[in-house]
Amino acid sequence: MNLRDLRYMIALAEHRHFGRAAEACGVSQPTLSVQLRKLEELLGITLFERSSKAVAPTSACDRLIGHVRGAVAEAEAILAVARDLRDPLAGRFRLGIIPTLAPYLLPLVFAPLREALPALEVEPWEDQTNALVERLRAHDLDALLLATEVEGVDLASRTLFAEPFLAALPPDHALASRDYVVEAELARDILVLADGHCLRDQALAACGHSGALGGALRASSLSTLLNMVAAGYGTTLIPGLAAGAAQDAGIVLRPLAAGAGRTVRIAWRTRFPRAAAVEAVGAVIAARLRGFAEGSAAGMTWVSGAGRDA
Amino acid sequence: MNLRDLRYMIALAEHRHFGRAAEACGVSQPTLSVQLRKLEELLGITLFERSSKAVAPTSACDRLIGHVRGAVAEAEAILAVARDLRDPLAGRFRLGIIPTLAPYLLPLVFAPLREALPALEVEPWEDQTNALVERLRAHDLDALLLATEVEGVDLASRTLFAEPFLAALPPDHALASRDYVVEAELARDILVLADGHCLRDQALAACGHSGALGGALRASSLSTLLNMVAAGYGTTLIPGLAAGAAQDAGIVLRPLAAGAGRTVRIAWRTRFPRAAAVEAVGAVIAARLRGFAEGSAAGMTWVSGAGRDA
DNA sequence: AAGCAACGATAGACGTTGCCAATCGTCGCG
DNA sequence: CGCGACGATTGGCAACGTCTATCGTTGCTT
Repeated sequence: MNLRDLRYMIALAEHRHFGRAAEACGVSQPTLSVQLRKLEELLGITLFERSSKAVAPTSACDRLIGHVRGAVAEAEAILAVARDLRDPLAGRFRLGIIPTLAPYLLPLVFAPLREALPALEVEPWEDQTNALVERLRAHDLDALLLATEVEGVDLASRTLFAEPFLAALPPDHALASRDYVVEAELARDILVLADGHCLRDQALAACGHSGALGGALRASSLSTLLNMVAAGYGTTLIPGLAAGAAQDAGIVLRPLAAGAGRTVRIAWRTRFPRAAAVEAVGAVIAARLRGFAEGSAAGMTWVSGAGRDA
Repeated sequence: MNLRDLRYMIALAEHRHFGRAAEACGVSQPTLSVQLRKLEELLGITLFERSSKAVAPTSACDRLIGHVRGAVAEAEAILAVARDLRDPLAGRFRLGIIPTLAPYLLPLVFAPLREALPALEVEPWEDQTNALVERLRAHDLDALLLATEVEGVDLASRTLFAEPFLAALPPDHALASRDYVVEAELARDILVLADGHCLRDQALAACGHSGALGGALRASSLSTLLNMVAAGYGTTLIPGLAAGAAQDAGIVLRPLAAGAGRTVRIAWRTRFPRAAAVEAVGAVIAARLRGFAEGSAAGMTWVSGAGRDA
């Protein structure tokens, strides 16, 4: 059975005239005649009672026409929906973001994304790197914002911006009076996030820490970490975009001497068909962060500017 | 777009494997591969993300698959309904019957019809001959039970049985003492039905009446006519099948000398596709009436038997 | 009564489509 | 590095849909 034949059937039921129905379908009268006879043979029933005077649908035709219209309507719907889905810059876009980035980056880029890609419904999903990569591979997410490289030929990524780390100190800390802090100086009393956060490993690596922290507390979120530093429990490294939140918590921030930092990138499946959407989202984020990146080697731009010029 | 391609799409969405999906569809893997690519090109969107490891439906595919399943389901429904409609001896059968026949014939044939044609839903429609023929030509009815011939090459008919007329007399009427009544003797005080009833013309013709009845009353139904005769207003001719009702009304019935009567036939459109149903209905009715027809020339069978042996 | 017009059915030719078997290219694994 | 699994590609073939031209029937008109 063919959708075309069903359209012929509908046309004939409406026009009750082979010639005019054929014209409405854009085919010749013999074509419609032959195809309709085939359909009747396939179904094993007579759909139309032909006479020299008029063509009339049989009761069987009346019983079937509803389903026939339904099938054709669904086919039309498929085409219509497909037309809407054709734009890769439209529709849902599930974007995974790591927890140390999401609360500080999203407020910055939400408005620009809405403006540049109004048809794209960006749905953020916050989780740690490993979980995000897993969900990306499982097609549960369309792209990720990470601070690490991705592994495997099935995944690809593009750098969006470089984000320097800053030393986060209690106001009364010995290092708080310095203009710059050497990364290794933080190793003694550094506080870090729980396992699984990429920022934990990167912070430890930046300050040359062995990784064996003994009984040191591991914060479950950057927000917790900041409050602990503010309370004088120790120091930490925070990503530049969190500078605003840190300052609000009453923490002293200082640039790092060696310019330690991380690279934020957008990652996606190599075969993902909506590469254009990934590219567009990445471009918007990179453009939004370009101002922050200038002169960021020194880190001062981030300390004074991040989260303040929106 | 083709229903076949939509089935391929569903299979691939379910199996997530070209080879197995193709096997499920009964085609080779290249066939499914090519057809699916064509479908994607037609829709302008990628439906499946292929990798060496796995095949995954895209979000666009997820959005479309509902409509796709809907279209295929409607197609299946068409086939299923058509299968039920294939039997010409099943389904609605709209049967027009004239008012002087319906009340007396239907009770006789309803049970036999249900028994012989259990799947046929016979829907009686009572009206006068002209209206019935009009509705038959308009495809509002499937067949008619008439007492007249039908005209036109578009219609055909078959004789079912011969039905004699009987003289209906008030018990105290002068003719009531006779064994037989000569038709012409009724002309003097005959009562007839209203215009449009074929029985009216046939009764008048049988007794040689001119047709100009002056102020004579014209009954709107045979039942009314019988009550009028019973009340002594005059005489009439009734069809044999109404004998039971007439006797119940206290009317004296007498056979007619010349054996006047009418022929009941079933009529249908020449091109009507369910000729088998017409034939079957006609056969059941003819068989049921066969007993009544024997020896009906004299008319006595009908007087004593009609409506009594059911 | 004969010719004509309208209509659906039929026939033959042609281009397209769907299909299969065979093969290729890629990727992952031992 | 070879092998196996998998999807993509190719070439040939048969079936299908479509066209133009024509036929047969029917109803109307002259």
